[in-house]
Amino acid sequence: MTISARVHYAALAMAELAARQDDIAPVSIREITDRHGVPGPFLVQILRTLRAAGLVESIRGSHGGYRLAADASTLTLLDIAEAMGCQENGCRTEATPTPADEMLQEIWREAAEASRDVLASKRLIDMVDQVKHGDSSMFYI
Amino acid sequence: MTISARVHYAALAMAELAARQDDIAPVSIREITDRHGVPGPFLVQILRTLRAAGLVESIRGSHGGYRLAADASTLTLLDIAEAMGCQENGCRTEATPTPADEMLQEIWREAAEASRDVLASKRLIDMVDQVKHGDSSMFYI
DNA sequence: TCTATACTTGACTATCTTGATCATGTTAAT
DNA sequence: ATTAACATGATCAAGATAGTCAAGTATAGA
Repeated sequence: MTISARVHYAALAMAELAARQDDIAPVSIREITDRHGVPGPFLVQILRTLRAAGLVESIRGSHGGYRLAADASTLTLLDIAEAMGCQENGCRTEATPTPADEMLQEIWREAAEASRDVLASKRLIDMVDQVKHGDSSMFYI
Repeated sequence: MTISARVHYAALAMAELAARQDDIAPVSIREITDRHGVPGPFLVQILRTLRAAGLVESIRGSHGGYRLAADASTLTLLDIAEAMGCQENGCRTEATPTPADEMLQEIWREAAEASRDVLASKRLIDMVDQVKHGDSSMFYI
């Protein structure tokens, strides 16, 4: 579970979409780049990935934009991280692993699982609530 | 806590040294590469790093080799991972983080901490015992 | 002292991943 | 028709990762 800028940006974008889940109009890329400092063309790529993973849906044309594909109460940071292709960081499996190799692999797996558990416990909706209550200027400038 | 091949190899080498902690003769690079499939010149580089971190000491000259610098009961996988420069995978801090940024950073930190805790709980000596009892042919061909 | 063994050091290379950017095409509202 | 906005594919620079190479230094033993 390596957290790259990609994942961080993806989480920000998803949080923004979650905060405006009940709006009629979808959220445009421009709006997201304005509020969070995500580079525009890069965000396009990220949203494409999220869309391919089925986490968001896009509305094309004028007044188009993005919208969550599922309810924010069912989505977690783990879903986002996995959608962005975060790989389990057990290192490459060898052709003929020794017992010591296998024991270590098991430990790396266990460590990765611990991270995953943390991310799986963070629901998108809770994050949005937390930020909104801490500072409501967050999502609406 | 991204686990690279470097860290995996480092852990194998440290386990080998731990298993032979009470031997009179130090362990040579050649012996480690023979037993585990670590590429020789690469292992040199890894041991250099472990030495710089103070985890092993080297004996030069004929019949030279490497030896643990501390007791295997005090060393954990976390010590090894950190010695090999595993970086905390909270992604780069931004100049002016928003509240949402900060909340996410805190979560990434929490996830990384969970991995660290797992690695910190794995003592080198326990790993050696485990492998030895499971299959004693491990460390001595 | 000579020699073989083994560590020391520093430089070097290929490949992959990450973090982007750009140009061009397509869709839909007005 | 025009315009706002997404869609797609190509491209690119920088850094990390995995691994190699060559030349030097130290020590044991004959």
